[in-house]
Amino acid sequence: MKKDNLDDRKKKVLQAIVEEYINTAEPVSSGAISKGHGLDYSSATIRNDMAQLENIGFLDKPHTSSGRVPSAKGYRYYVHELLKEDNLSLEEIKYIQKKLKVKVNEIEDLTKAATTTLSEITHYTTVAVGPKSDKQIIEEIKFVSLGQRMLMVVIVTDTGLVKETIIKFDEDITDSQVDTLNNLFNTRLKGKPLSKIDKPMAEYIFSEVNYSVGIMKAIIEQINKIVDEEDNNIILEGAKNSFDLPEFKSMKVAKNFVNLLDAKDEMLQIFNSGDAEDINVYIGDDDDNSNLKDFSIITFKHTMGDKDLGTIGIIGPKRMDYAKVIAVMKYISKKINEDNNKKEGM
Amino acid sequence: MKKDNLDDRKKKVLQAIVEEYINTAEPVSSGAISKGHGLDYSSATIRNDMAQLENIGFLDKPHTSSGRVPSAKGYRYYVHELLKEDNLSLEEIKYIQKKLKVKVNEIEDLTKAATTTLSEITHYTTVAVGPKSDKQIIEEIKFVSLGQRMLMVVIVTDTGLVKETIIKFDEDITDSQVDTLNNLFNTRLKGKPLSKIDKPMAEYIFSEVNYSVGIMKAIIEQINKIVDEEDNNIILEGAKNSFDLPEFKSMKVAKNFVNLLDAKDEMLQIFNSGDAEDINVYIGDDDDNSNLKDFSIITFKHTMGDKDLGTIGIIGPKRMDYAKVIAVMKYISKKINEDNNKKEGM
DNA sequence: ATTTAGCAATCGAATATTAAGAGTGCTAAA
DNA sequence: TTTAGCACTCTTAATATTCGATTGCTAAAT
Repeated sequence: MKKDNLDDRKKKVLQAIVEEYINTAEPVSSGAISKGHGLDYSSATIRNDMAQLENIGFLDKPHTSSGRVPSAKGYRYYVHELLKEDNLSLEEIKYIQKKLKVKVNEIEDLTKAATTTLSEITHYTTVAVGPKSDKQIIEEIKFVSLGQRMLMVVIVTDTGLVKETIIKFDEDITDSQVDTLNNLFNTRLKGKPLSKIDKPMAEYIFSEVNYSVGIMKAIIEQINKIVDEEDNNIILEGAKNSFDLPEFKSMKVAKNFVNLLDAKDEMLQIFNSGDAEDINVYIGDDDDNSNLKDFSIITFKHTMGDKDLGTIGIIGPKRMDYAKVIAVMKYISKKINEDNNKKEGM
Repeated sequence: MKKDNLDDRKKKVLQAIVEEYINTAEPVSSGAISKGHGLDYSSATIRNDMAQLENIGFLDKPHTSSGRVPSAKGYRYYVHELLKEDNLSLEEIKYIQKKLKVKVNEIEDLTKAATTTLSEITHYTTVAVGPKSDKQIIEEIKFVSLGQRMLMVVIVTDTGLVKETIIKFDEDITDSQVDTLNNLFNTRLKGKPLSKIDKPMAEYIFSEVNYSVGIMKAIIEQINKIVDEEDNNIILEGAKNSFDLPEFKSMKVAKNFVNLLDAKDEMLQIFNSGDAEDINVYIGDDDDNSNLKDFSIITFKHTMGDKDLGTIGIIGPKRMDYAKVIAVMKYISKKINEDNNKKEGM
């Protein structure tokens, strides 16, 4: 494609505009970037470049006589081709290290700590979603009786996830029944992905015993609920920070934002689609009509060895401080994965 | 107090103004309520009453030449003295009944269902908080080992609460140690309030055995975390609905709202302070500077017999449809408590 | 004594007018 | 290829003007 052949100065101009706009949230004029940002030309020269950058769709003009604003395409080019890595300050590094030094009992603890820290440092809203249930291998299923008519089911997976739920019955359940449940479910499901615990599988397991319909139904229902919840669980952090951004002065944007946070499906889809081993950047489409159009999302996968432990991400305005966010993410990502692998090696 | 001696017409005028304002969100003029709302006077007469109602602080004037708006004091008088109960429609009753017919395994299930339903019917944001830990009696503490170095603690309370957490150790823990833990904690804590599980108590218990410091510390930490989480747990439902309200056009109000939702302490304080056996209404103070000032909160306690199962409430603009909200709450409250008592009787 | 009609006065909100200024695009010169 | 110069565009802010809703008060009516 022609448009990718930006000459050196045009690249600098685009970069300067994006960075200036990230800082000020105001349209950028030719004069504002004719000096500085590694440029030293007259505003007329810059103007020419800007016109061409607009032609090929990297810039937009809010109105005929005001400065330029990066288009979604412009942001994408900036992120993928022009972004120069930011360095974290020593304080930031110290802070992250401190916050991540949590005692990890469940994988959620670490995820939570990372999410909170990310939000605190960037001041954007952060989100974490767990690994999909088909990526998690069951290590153990344990039925524990809590009194005659109450049972707790605990499922432990290879990702360190421990999920449990309570089941109540209208009739008594005996210790030997509990033992049988433990045997049955473990032999059938250990080593299988979590998503395999579905209704058909449970019915199949129950076909081998003849418990009352009430008991079976209650167990199947609750176990399915675990899997379901696991696939739809989203952790949100620092949503209120976003309301300080200038773009939130527009009620439309604010509303899109709360709608976005509420649209779990849309969110899950984005969060589950990124590459592992990399920072993924989604930039809202200018002429999209979804809730996403005003926002960008940056995510990374959190892994242990080659196991997917879920995705952590950030939601902010398209005018986001990409350099900073990506730098923080890279650092946190590295740190987490280091910790995980140390732990694994023990 | 003099001001409480409103003559009949003034009461009607105040009521009409509040109701009109609830509907329209616009200042109410004398003309708008001179006919209807059980009134039939000239606007001049109403005007006189309005002036007096303003004098005694029940009404405010946004500016000299526009209609009146209820003050916080006016709302309070309206709610406590003038409110006429609303009736639910048959559909609403049917809907609530359907939604509350959930299988309750944990008390949270019912609370969640009630909270969601309340939000769906009123379109306001709803909140639920559990009973404080000092109101919950421990029925059982159970340690369950999940592999050599992982333990799960389950605490069951008289409110139907089942809380659990995972503890990981750096060293092995034996079956007999687990048995001892079970005995020790149960004999010491069964029948005691949940809040009694604090650091001193745990340390006292541990003084009777000599487990490694690592094990003891891990257990104490995690158990305390359960209690702590229980006291700070807030369920939020339908927050995004609020963004459709006209008052949210003001960015200041919107920001106060997200801040309020984030200020868990402030929230918990209000939610934990209401009377049992009643619907409690808090109306934000006009000249308060807290996040609350633009909002009202209506709560009720959710009980089983005389046990407090927590508080469910609604947060909305001061211009809230009190009649509707209170009617729905009363119905849901009655329904829940019926169900609970039926269950208890079984 | 209460209520109401009538009316001047007030003030906000909407609309129009103007002025100022920021920024562009283009042309012609450097 | 770059730049100075300048006319043109369009936004924003400031100012003025109009319009109408609503009030408060007074004097008349009930």
